[in-house]
Amino acid sequence: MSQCILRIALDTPLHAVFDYRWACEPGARPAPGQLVLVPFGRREVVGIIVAVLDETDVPVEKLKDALAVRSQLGPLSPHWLALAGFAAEYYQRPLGEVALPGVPKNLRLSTTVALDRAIKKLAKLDPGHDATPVDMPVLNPAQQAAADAIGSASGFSPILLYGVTGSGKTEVYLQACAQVLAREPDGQILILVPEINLTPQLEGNIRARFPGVMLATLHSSLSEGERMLHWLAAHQGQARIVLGTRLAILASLPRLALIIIDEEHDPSYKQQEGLRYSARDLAVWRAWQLKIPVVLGSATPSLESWHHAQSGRYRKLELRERAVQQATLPAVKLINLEHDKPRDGLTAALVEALKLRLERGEQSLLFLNRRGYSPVICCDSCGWVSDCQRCTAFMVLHKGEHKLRCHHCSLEMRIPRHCPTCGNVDLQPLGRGTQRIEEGLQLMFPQARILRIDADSTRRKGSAQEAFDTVHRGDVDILIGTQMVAKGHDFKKLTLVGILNPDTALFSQDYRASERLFAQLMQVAGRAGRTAQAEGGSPSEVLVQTRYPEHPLYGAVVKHDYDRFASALLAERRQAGLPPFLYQAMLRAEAPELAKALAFLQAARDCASHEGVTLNDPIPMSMTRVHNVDRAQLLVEAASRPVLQAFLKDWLAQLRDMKARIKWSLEVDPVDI
DNA sequence: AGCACGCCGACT
DNA sequence: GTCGGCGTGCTC
Repeated sequence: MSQCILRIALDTPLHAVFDYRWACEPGARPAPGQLVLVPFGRREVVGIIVAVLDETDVPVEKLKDALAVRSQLGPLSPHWLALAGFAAEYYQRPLGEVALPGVPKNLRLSTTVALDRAIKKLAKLDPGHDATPVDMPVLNPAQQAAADAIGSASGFSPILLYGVTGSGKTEVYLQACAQVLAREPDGQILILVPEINLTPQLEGNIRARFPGVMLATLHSSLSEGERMLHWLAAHQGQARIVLGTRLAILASLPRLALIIIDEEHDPSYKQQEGLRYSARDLAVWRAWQLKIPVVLGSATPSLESWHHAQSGRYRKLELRERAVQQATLPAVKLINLEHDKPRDGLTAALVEALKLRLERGEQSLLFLNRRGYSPVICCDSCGWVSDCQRCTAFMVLHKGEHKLRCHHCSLEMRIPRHCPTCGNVDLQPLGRGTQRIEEGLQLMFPQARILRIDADSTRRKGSAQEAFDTVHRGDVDILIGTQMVAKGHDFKKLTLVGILNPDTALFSQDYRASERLFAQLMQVAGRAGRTAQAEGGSPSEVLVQTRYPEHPLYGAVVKHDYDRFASALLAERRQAGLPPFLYQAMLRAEAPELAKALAFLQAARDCASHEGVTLNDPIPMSMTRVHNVDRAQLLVEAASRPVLQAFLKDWLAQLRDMKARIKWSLEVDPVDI
């Protein structure tokens, strides 16, 4: 028996791959991409073979034998390995840390019973190769043109599907899918959505449309058994359609023919901890690598995608009309808070509009992106405010639970009876959250059925779905909610949207805040008027309460004019030298003492040799302290992506060698600055 | 990241 | 006398 060397990626923060001996005949070597069980330190772990070699530089006394190759499972494809390799390099993380977490836990056990059982179960399932769609609705001309363009695209074709809310993008996806499934008998389609729980309809729509096709979902709330089965169905090519959240971009899809990213601008495509990847960017790379089309759908595209569409790198397809006949975009009106002084957070104009909806039996939605009763309480006589002991933040008043709670570290305390510093008993809630608005509404409209939907009201599993069902049944007159209510839902009887206090985002330090605000406003505004205006029904309206009605952002919202807004923002970004005209990375450090974090960043800055790269001064993060750790950051910028990449590679190797006893991390293409 | 070894403090 | 705190060292 001869032997070979298996080079294996393991899920460890160490920036290395590991070599193992494996006894096998030369003709029967394992393939790269296969999973393998190996001893690692004092435990056994599953890794991925990245290369099979004849020899290694690792000293013999260190080499161990691999324990078992998972040969019942076909290898991950070279394309998949290249994708993981690209992501690892681009985001400056070890390969194993990119490649392995996406593999179901059951596949990474030392035992193989779960795998064998899943393979057996899947073999019995009818793969269903009848891709004939049923009940295809007739598309309007713009939708049909878009569906045909996507369905007939070949080679690497990035397509921006720019369609107003309610323009029927989903139907375009489905009909494009039908074309691709028909044309490529084994082809697979990957559909990414921001949060699977917010689009329960989509899964149902796909299943109803393609009853003869296997659909697999991939998202974080699957059970381990389901995850195993679905991952395997994708890996073995049986699942022709895979619907998932950002983590699905790393699924094994050997016959991938089309990628669709719905709501491509959505921030949840960016992973915000661990490997901070952008599923949207990886999707485009994956499509480029496989020479297949990728569709980026949005009513408010990210500026990056918009820029690519303007420059011709992406093809732009437009849907300017709402799909449902006579469903028109809602009229957006700005209410000047200086002239119409609000009572209980609501202006007279908004109260009138609510009254009208109540009289007509129509639904209203109030949007306020701030949960709790009030964001802070304060003492009138000495100026004490409810600071969190552990964070640079206020403790939020949650009146129903008689608690103050920090939304960043979850610290809770009972509401103090009197001021902790001066003893004054008159502590005032300052500002309004959803609970306080709800309370005011109940007093104002005692007969109305009012429902609040936010992270607090939907803590219990399944309660969010229940709440939305209540709205869909029509058992709610006024809905009040945070961004949870802004996405995806089609509320048939909704004719009024009130937006309560969007102004804070206008003057944020983060230059992306206005882009996000615009997207959010368009999205929540799009909840209204999605169905044909019923006879005698009110025209759909969106009322925005603002202190700055002259602000150009609101002007663009009123006109539903994303084009102009985006072009103006892009011009500003170009002038200011900001992304997408510049590439960034953020080095962050955290320590019990701010000075330690800053000192580390300064040392990192000093040891950098930078040509074509700008290293800014280390600064404390805007929310400096969270849960008793201070955080600071250092922004790195470059005009060229390859230059930045090359710099980061060297720099991070140096930083790792410093062996600083401090927690630090790097984010490439940071979103929160 | 795990996981073990190792060397000091307060409990049955 | 031991249980257990977390510093530090290693993983082919």
